[in-house]
Amino acid sequence: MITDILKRAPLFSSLTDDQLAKVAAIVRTQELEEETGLFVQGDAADSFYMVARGKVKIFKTLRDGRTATLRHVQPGETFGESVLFTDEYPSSAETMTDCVLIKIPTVAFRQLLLAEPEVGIALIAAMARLLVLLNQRVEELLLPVPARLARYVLDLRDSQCTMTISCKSCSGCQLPTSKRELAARLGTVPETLSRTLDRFKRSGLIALNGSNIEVLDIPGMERIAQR
Amino acid sequence: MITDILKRAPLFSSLTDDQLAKVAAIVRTQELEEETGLFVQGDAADSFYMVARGKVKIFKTLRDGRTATLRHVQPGETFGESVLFTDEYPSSAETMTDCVLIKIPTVAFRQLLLAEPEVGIALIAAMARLLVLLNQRVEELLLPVPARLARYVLDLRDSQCTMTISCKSCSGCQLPTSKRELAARLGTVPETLSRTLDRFKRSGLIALNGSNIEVLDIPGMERIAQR
DNA sequence: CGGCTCCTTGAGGTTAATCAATCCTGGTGG
DNA sequence: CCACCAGGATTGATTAACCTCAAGGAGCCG
Repeated sequence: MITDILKRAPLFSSLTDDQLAKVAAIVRTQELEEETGLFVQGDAADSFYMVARGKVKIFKTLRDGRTATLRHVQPGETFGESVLFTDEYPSSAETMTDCVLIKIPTVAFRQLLLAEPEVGIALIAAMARLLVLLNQRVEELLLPVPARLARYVLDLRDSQCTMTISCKSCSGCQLPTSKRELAARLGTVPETLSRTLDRFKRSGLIALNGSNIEVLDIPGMERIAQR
Repeated sequence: MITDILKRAPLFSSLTDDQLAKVAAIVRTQELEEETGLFVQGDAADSFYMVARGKVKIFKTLRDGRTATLRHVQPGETFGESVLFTDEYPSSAETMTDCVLIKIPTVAFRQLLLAEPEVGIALIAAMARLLVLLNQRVEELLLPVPARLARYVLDLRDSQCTMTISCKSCSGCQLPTSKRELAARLGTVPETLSRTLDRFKRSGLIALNGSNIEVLDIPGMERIAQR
């Protein structure tokens, strides 16, 4: 049932069944495989999205071809809301894994906003969260790479630990797909990421095998996370 | 008249007189002098603001005392909307000049949102603009300092030229208050800013005296603005 | 004419990007 | 089963950007 999927998103979780049904009536689900482009910066925009399953990367392509990752969108989150009152996407999006997405057309959603103020309020709340998150991102980029990595790992740990109840062996967190992606997300290059992870490992801050990372010294990591 | 002031904000400019009156009924104006703290990160939040006159700085204080400027808020813009559904400010705010601010209590505004869906829609549009702007900010921080400065100056030129009709001598743009502030806004230090401005000047890209800057070679600046 | 603050200039050090090579690892075909 | 290959990940050496620290100006108000 689509409404069940919608309900998992903070954006929609506060809505009544009736309101959810109205949302469900205008959306369309989409299954996409890994590395599929959704839109590129400048494309005409007629929809925004929610991630039901998988992970999506939001990024900008700089003139010189390099790419700046703005955000990794997790299941339950939405992206592209900023085109609700614009006509083109300000950045590009691509799936990082196989995905199930909910596509929400802007025209129909705008009408819904007029009819159902609560939907608008939920959207405002969701956008407010995103603003806070982006503010953090700006702040982070002013920190040196080790601090950015430490923050990322600690956040990862938080989000994955609250999910699983087993917080006693709160050990394993999965790093994103490839380390190249992680480096991009942190605003650095794979070489530097590799060296920094190595330094952490040799300082006994973390244990690492493959893409599974375990934080051994939380206070130590927190210290590094603040410059 | 307060409604006249409100109307100057993109957030409110699309509203009917009736709706504006309802907004006006819940706000309060505030006059503040230069360098007045409005709130600090973590403060309990009960209002957001619009700048009627002056300039406000939004920033985060890092643990080590340094400060990361997130945004300079111009007249007509709002800030702090993200606390509408939160209870504490995620960053700090301080006036950069003498200011007239409109203070909008969150509780009353939330009620207004329910009664007047159009107000919510206007807010969503305003937040969407802000999201795009913050995305740009993240992108910018991945660029070297000269590119960030070039972008800043070009943007400044745009915004100030569209204001004044006199675009034939589109020369002078005023840099913000102090160069220290500008350096913070660009995510660098005054020394580097000084040197970079000097380099631009010696390359014939700009002319500079005091805080008045003139762009001499627009294509040249645009080239630098992309890496 | 001091004393202030702000800006600029210079020298040195640190961080992290770049370039180039090597090392894994998993998949493939012999 | 094993040699081989391709891609990503690591490591090393070099370079460039930018921060830091320290020392001059330049204006500004007493």
